[in-house]
This record gives sequence, C-alpha cells and structure tokens, in this order.
Amino acid sequence: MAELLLPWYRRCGRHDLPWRKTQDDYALWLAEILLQQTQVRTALPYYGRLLAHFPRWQDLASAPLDAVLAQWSGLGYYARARNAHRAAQMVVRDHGGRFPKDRASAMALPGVGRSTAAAVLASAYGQDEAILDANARRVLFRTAGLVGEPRSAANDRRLWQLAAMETPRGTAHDYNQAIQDLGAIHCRSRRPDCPGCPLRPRCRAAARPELLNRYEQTHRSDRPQRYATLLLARDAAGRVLLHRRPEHGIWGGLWSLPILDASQILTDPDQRAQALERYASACGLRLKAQSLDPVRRHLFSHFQLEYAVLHAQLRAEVVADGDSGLVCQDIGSALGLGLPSPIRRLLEQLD
DNA sequence: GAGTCGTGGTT
DNA sequence: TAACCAAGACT
Repeated sequence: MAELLLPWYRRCGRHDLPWRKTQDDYALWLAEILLQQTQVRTALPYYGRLLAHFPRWQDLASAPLDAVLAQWSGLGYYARARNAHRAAQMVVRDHGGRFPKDRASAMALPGVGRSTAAAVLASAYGQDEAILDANARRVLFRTAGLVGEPRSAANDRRLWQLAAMETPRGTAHDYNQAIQDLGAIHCRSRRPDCPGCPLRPRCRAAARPELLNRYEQTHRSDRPQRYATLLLARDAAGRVLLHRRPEHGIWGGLWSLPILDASQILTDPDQRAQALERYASACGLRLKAQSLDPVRRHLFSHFQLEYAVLHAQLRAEVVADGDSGLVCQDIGSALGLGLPSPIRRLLEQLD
C-alpha cells in the first residue's frame, strides 16, 4: 500500500496544512489533540489561535485553565482542553519539556491514546509508528474487504495488525499523512471516489461494490430528549450572571447561564416565580422574573436539549467569588470567557 | 462493551 | 427537517 500511496501523496496530498510545515513536538501534539473527532476545517482556526496564545509547552502549562478554556470555547469535547493543560504540565515537569519518546510514556499523558501517541511519535521523531484513526480505519477496512462493525473488538485487533503491517519503515510519518488524506479525498465515508483512487488495484471493496456499503458505524441509539430552563439575569448596568459548570460532565469547567430547572421548561409563570425565588434565596440574590424566551434546541452527541431562557432583573451586587462559581460580568468581558457555543450565541445577540 | 463527551458541515 | 458523523479518549 505504501508504494501506491506515497507517490499519490506527494502529488495530491494536503501539504498546505499548517501542522505539516513544522517539526515542533508541541505543535504536532497540539494538532493531534485538536483533530480528535474534529474535522480539519473546524480545527484550523483553533490551531492558529492556541499556538499564538500558548506557543510552547511552558506557556500552556503555566496558563490558568480558564485561559485555555477561553481559547477552546466553541470547539467542543472540553475534556481535551483540561487533559491538554495537565499533559503540558506533566511534559514540563517529568519529561524535560519534550514530548516523551516512547509509546508507554506518551500514552500515560492524559488525552493521548494509542493512535494520538503514534501520530506524534512518527511526525515529531520519525518513529515507525502506525496510526489507526477514522481515516486509516476506513481505508484498511475497505481495502482488506472486512465485514461487520469497524469498531468491534475483532475488527479492531485485525485493523491494528493491518496498520502495523502496511506502515513502511523510515517513512511512517508520510505514510500516516497519506492514508489520512486518502480517507478525506477518495475513501470518504459516504460517496467514496474509487475511480481516481490510487489503491483501487489492491482494494477488495472497489472490486466488489457491495462491500463498499458495508462500512457502517455502530448504530447510534436514539438521542433521549431532555429539557431545561436557563436563567439570564442582568443587573441595572446590563451585566449578566454566569455560573461555572462542574469540572466533570457536559460543558465541564465552562461558564454558562445558571440552570433554573434541569429537567423541564417552566412554562407556568407561577412555577417560574417559585423556582426563581428558591434560586435567589439559595444564592443570596434578589431577582425579579421578566419574560420567557421561545423554546430553543441544542443537539449534543448523546442527547437533545430543549430549553427556554428566563430573563430576570438582578438587584443585588454579586461579588465574583470562586467558591460559589458565580460571576457577574458585562457582555464584552463575558464573551472573553470559556463559553459553550449556544451560550456564546445567546450573549452575542444581546450585544 | 457501553456510555460520556460538542460542534458544525453535509446529505 | 433529520440523520449522519469527523485526525478518539476515558470511565
């Protein structure tokens, strides 16, 4: 496969991607983290922004987590940001400020699994390490003519064996990039472009089109529906009340609107007033209910949220204190925090 | 093995 | 509109 892939890669590969122009272990690691479950187009602006704010291991390691989350805001899978922050601290403290050079030490870093470790070891240090990301998985699954679920334990073992077998000595880095580009350009998940594919001569699925359609991800069970009522409280100066999410769980560590009710949309005005009263007294605030926005919808990877925003007038001064996880900030400052995407959009509309 | 964890683009 | 899913890791 390498003999077919590498000439094609030199001719048709995506050589303009910024992480292909560096040999810096930090930049290459950062790119791999950003690209986990994330399309190249989406990750690109975040890569530039994060490198500008945190150019080296030391800069990321010594930054406050809040500053890292602020730059990660909108990209999703925020555990990656927390793990990356911790990993940078481990690299500085335990590995002399260099990405570790052996697979076991690399995989001991939070957020670095086998494929990410392999990708960095190959690209930064030229090691003969095979990757198995979604692209390599799909390409190998098809060329080998496998059937069944690509993520089953049996296929997983087989695919890692194939990946190791096909990865050439000495040029693993180029080969890894090549198979990813092939997956993005020709061997796409849907509507694969076989006619122009350099692997067509040795691809079992291309020879037997009924196999092409065998590539199906594990069936995702239906997203359960959840409901919530969020609180948008503003004081006389227009500052907005924000609440820091707990470290674990959805939107972990990000700043969001306080949740007035985590299980339902409070359509009844009396219920709203009651819930607001309870919340105000629990937090030591004075709040007066105003209007309820129309219902909005947000899709997560594993559930669907329908929520409404209750506007309220905030009377008392809120002092920023870390313990309560509450702050009151003007819109401009709030937009500089680590916010989930729908909350960011909401605040931008107020501005 | 299955569930958790986001978001935006494509079809 | 709704479904699909992308340079996965962790619990």
